This record gives sequence, structure tokens and C-alpha cells, in this order.
Amino acid sequence: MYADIIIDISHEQLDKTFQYAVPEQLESIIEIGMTVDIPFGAGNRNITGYVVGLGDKPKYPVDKIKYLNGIIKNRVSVENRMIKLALWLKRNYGSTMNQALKTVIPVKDKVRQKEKKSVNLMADEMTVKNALEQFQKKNVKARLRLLTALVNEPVIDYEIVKTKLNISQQTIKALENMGLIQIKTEELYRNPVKVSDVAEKRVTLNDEQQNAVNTIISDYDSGNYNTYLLHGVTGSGKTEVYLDVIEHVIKNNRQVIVLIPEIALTFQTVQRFYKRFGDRVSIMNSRMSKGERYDQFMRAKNGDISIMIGPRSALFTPFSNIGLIVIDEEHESAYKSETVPRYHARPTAVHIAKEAGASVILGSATPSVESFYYASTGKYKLLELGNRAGSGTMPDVHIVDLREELRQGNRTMFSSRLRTLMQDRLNRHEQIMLFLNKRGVAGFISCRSCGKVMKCPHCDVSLTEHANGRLVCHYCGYTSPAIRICPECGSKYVSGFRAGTEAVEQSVKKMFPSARVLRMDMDTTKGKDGHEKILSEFANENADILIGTQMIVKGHDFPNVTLVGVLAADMSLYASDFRASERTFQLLTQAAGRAGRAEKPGEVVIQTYTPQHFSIVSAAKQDYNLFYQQEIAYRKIMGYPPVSNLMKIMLSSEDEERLTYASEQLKAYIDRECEDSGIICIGPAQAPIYKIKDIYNRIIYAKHSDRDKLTYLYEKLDIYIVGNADFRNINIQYDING
DNA sequence: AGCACGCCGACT
DNA sequence: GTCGGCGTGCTC
Repeated sequence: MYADIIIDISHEQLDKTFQYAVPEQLESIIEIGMTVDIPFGAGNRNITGYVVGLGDKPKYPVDKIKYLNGIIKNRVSVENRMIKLALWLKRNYGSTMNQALKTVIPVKDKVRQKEKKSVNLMADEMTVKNALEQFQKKNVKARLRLLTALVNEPVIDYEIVKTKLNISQQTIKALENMGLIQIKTEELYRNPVKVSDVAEKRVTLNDEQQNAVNTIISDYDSGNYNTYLLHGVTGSGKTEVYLDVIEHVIKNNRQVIVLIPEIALTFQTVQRFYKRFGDRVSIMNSRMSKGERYDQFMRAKNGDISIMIGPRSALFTPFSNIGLIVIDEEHESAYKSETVPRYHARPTAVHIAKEAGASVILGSATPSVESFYYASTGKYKLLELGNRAGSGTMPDVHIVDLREELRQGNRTMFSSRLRTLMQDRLNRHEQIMLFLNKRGVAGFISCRSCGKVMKCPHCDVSLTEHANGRLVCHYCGYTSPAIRICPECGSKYVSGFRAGTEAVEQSVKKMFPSARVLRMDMDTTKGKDGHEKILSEFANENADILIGTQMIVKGHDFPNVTLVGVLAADMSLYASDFRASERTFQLLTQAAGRAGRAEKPGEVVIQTYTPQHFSIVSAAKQDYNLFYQQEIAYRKIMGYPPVSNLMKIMLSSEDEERLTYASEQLKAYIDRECEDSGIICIGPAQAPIYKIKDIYNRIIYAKHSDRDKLTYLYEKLDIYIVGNADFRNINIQYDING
């Protein structure tokens, strides 16, 4: 038996696994995640390592593989925890151990070392002078070079000494042993937190909030660690609940991870945490460099901070004693990783908490169907916050049937009701938000005569028309000049189905020429802090109307917004996956929640072609239960998560023919192997976007009520595929319950 | 990171 | 010849 081991020396060249033979008497004891003692290098010096993999095949010349010395017992280090976590990710989400380790353990960055170590001159003038003379006489160039440099500049960066002065570490070591110099390691980790000195004004919790806090804290104190689903409408004060529980946990010297969707990770949100907890808080975001993120992880490991706020990757903060994990807006799709391992932050957090003996709080106004389902089966505990905490009442919601508008001859994208209300708000100097479910979905160009839709030659999706008439593919970036004549039939009646954010902006400007309009989408937020700029401009009431996609419905609070218009609510219903209704409900509910958050009552107009759809009806009523009951019934009938489990097997290749063949082979194999396991296998089918950047994609689905059966299937497939010639040059990825 | 190997100039 | 300094390459 052989063990893959990573070595406890942080150096780039050693940042890989080494294989050691396991002594026979340890074979039954050794496990992934254990700390071991190994002989390393030519001198066989004993160092510690961590087991990250076990197997029977040597991957290295057998005669060069050494036996490991033994297992170091009772050593629970952060590394142990992270390696076990990686193993869990690998098993649950289908990836290699390497891929899992990379997501869990932060990369060491070269940049960091530069500012870390320095060479310092330590001797007095006399000794230095003597040494210099001696070196000169003996003609020892390297030592002379280093010492002369140090006389001019007593502290020199270690990296500069090694590179610019070209001094090897032997020389440095030698001088260090002579007592002439010293190597100092200064850990200057950057703290991204700017603590503002404005004191926090404590709010008194209402009964519901206090009740939630009490439940969680008393469970926590009695060692009863649960996962709580905190279901509270927008503005019901979930953050206050988090803050109080967090305070309790860190008083007990345990640490807290707070996950926030990237888009809501604004200064505004995070500042509330700073004000309460000061410099015990650190943040992470995707704009930080690898080095900065590494620093934050090190600060966590050293115990300099107690609270880490960040996106899903903050889950892997190497705290030694986690007591609580909070996931705010837990329904957000950003918590699902789209790269291998395709883990979801929610179950991963629950797993981490279980291992550590910690509680989890999931907060949302529109919980994911998963979480609500688990709350109903008793796996999670449900805590309801029913009332808006401050002032502010629920908005009035109107559903407008666009088919009716068309019948009455209104061909614009604004119903007469929406237009009337907009005019009214403009007169009263109140603000308006116009929300478009998805960018690009309906911005396609088609020929009115023959029906041809302009598509990307590489990606099999419709091209989107931009303001200058150019056509752009939103998957691969392909652009084509404006098309005036249909390439198929030569007709000149080629036009766009105008419903992108740009088109909305143009017609708003036409309708209300004096209104000040802001548009927020991928194009206008490209620059650094693009989001923030637009949002704060709108918050400062420098504009009357904000037009945008998903981005505008999250995070910010605009007290002067009293009208929200959803232009075409159906758009997100047509996405081809089983979460389409859920996503639509969430978006509509959130959009509606933007209206009338302060004293002024708000109104919402939802325009749709399918006014009877339950997602739209229940969102209009702001009735989560109504939505949930229908949605869970659908999931039950169809055998979709969370009632059942669904594994997506994604195959891709440049070679279409081989891909088709391989996917059929794989399907046949599953059918053969799983005949009596009860696994239902569907496919292979073309992926929703069959071709992306000239790579073809096919999908096979496997369903079973027992998740372990799918995990087992994945492990089996992995063995089947390795070394099978049919699957060469074919990339296979797994996504479980994604 | 730290050890060994091999090269090179200096000195017995 | 031999010794010590120095650069380089490798570590399962």
C-alpha cells in the first residue's frame, strides 16, 4: 500500500505530493488526513507530512519509494481538517483529490515571500571590518559581496539578496552561523478592514428576532448544534439576529464564518460587522489578489481574527475552532461552484459544522426549495421572521397581462398601467426601478419573412443586438457586424426583438425625455467599482429611473423607490432546467421587495404573458408557502432534488462523432451495471448549449432517491473510464444535485 | 527548505 | 594533493 503525502515545508518546489510505502502493520490504521512522520531527502531527515491519498499502485520507480516512519497520533491540526474536507468534496461532488485540495487549501504565493523575509546586519563596526578584511584576503567573493552590501544598507530583502546579489543560502547560513547577520521573518499581513470610528447604534430586537436569537443560543449552549433556516421577509432584520448570535459565539472563543453573495458584499453591509466587532473581522472578495487572500487565511490560522466574511470560498478559512457558519441569502445561485469540484456552499457548510460541532444559520426571504424542504422534514430548524422590522409596509402588486395589451393595440414593452404609474412617480419626484430578468435572452435578431434567427457560429445560441447594431455572442464573445439583409432569404425585414436593457433605456428616454435614466448591466459596470458607482448615484437620487438586470434587485436599499416594474416576468421561466420556476419566484419576490421600504408605500407592476403561472401569482402575493407547495409537488412527481437526487454527467469534446459514441457507451454501461440498483438513467442528450467555443457538450442524467447510490455510481464510472480508449480526449464532469 | 555532489581557487 | 567556499540539482 502506498500513501500520497504532502510535505510540511512551504516551498514552491515541494508543493506537490510524494509517495511513500505504508508499513504493513499500519495499513489498517492509516487514513486520509492523518499526520505522518517521513524520511525526506538525501539525509533522510524526519519531517511531518499529511496523507492526502491512499492506493495500491506505485506512481514512481518502486526502488526509490521509502517507507514512512509512522503515524503521529492525536494531532488535530487545521491541515488535517482541510484534507479531510477535501476528501469529502471529492466523494460528494466528483473530482480528483488534487482538484479538491486546491479549492480547500489556499495557494502559496511567491509575492508574499518578498515582503516577508529580510537579511539584517547584526554585528558592530569592528567585527564587520575584521570580517571584511578576512574575506578579502581569502578571496571569498560571495560573503564579501553580501557583507559589503549590508554595510551600505543594514536591512536587505531576502529575495533581493538571493536574486540581485546572487547569494546562495549556503553563504547566508554561513554568515548567520558566524553571528554577523540574522534572518528576520516579519509577517506583515495586510488588513483590508478600515475600522470606522463611528459607534454602532444598537437596535433593540423585536420579539421575533429575540426569539430566534434565544433559540439558537440556548441550543448552542447545551451543545445542541443545529442548522437553522431563518426565513424572514426583506427588511425583517435578519442581520441583527446574526450579529447577536455571532457575538455570543466569539465570546466563547470560537470563530465564525459569514457567507454573503459576492454582489451584496458591499462596504455598506460589511460595515455593520466592523462596527460591532472591530478588527476581529476580516473580509475576502474576488477582487483581492491571491496574496491578499492568503494573508487573510494566515491571519485566521494565527488566531488574529475571529470572523471571516466572504463569498463561498471563505468557507475554507482555516479557523481552528469554528462555532458558527452564517449563510446570508442562502438561496443565491452564487453559492454553487461552477468549477470542479462543483460543490454547493450550503451542504458543505453543514458538513463542516457537523465535523467541528458548530451551528449553521441560513437566512433568506425566499428560501431555496432544498432548505425549506429540509426544514419541513426536521433536518433543519425553521425560524420565521414575519414582520418588517422598521417602518414600511408590503407593496401593492399588480399583474399585467401583456397579451391583453397587445390585443388593445399596445405594441410597446410598457403596459398602459406601468406607463401611467411611471408618469405619476416622476411628477412626485419619487424613484422607479425597471427590472429585466435576464440580459440578452430576448435581444435576438430574426427575419420576419423566413423566421431565421441569427446564431453564433460557435456556440449555438442566439446573438444579441447591441446599440450600434453589432451582434454579440454572450458565451464566447463572437461579434458580427450589423445585419440588414437576411442571409437565408434576402429579405430586408430583419429586426431585433427589442427587450435588452439598452432597448428599454432608449424607449424610456423617448417616453419621458426629461427623466434622468441610469442603466446597469454588464456593459455599464465593467470598470472597477462600476456597480457601486451606479448604485450610489441612484441612492443619492441623481437619477429618477434605474434600469437593470438581476444586479439591481440585490443588496442596496433605496428609500425613495416607490415603483418597481418587471418588464417581462416570463423570461426566466423559459430556461431549460428544473429550477426555472424557483429562480423566477425568487427574482420577482426580491424585485417586488425593492418597492416602498421606508415610510412611502410602494407599488409593483409585473408584466407577463403567463399571468396564471404559480411562480408569478405567488410572487405577486408575496406568499412563499403558496409557491413552495406547488413547487415541491412538481419536484416530487418528477423525481428532482431535494426529494430525489440527480446526477448530471457532462461529457465534452471537440470531436462530435467520438463524443456521441462515448456518451452512448457510457449510457449503455450505466444501464447494464445499474439494472437492479433502481437508478434511472436519462440521455444522452445534447446540452442546452450544444456547442461552446467549438467544443460539443452532451449530458446524461442519473436519478435515485438515495444519494449514496449516485456517489457509488460516480466512483464506479471513474474506474470504468480510466484507461478506456473510447473516452480518450473526452472530458467528463459530474454535478450532483446542481 | 536543506542536503550532497562536483567544481574551483588557495594553501600545506 | 587537499581543503573550504560556492552553485546546482533533487527530494517519493
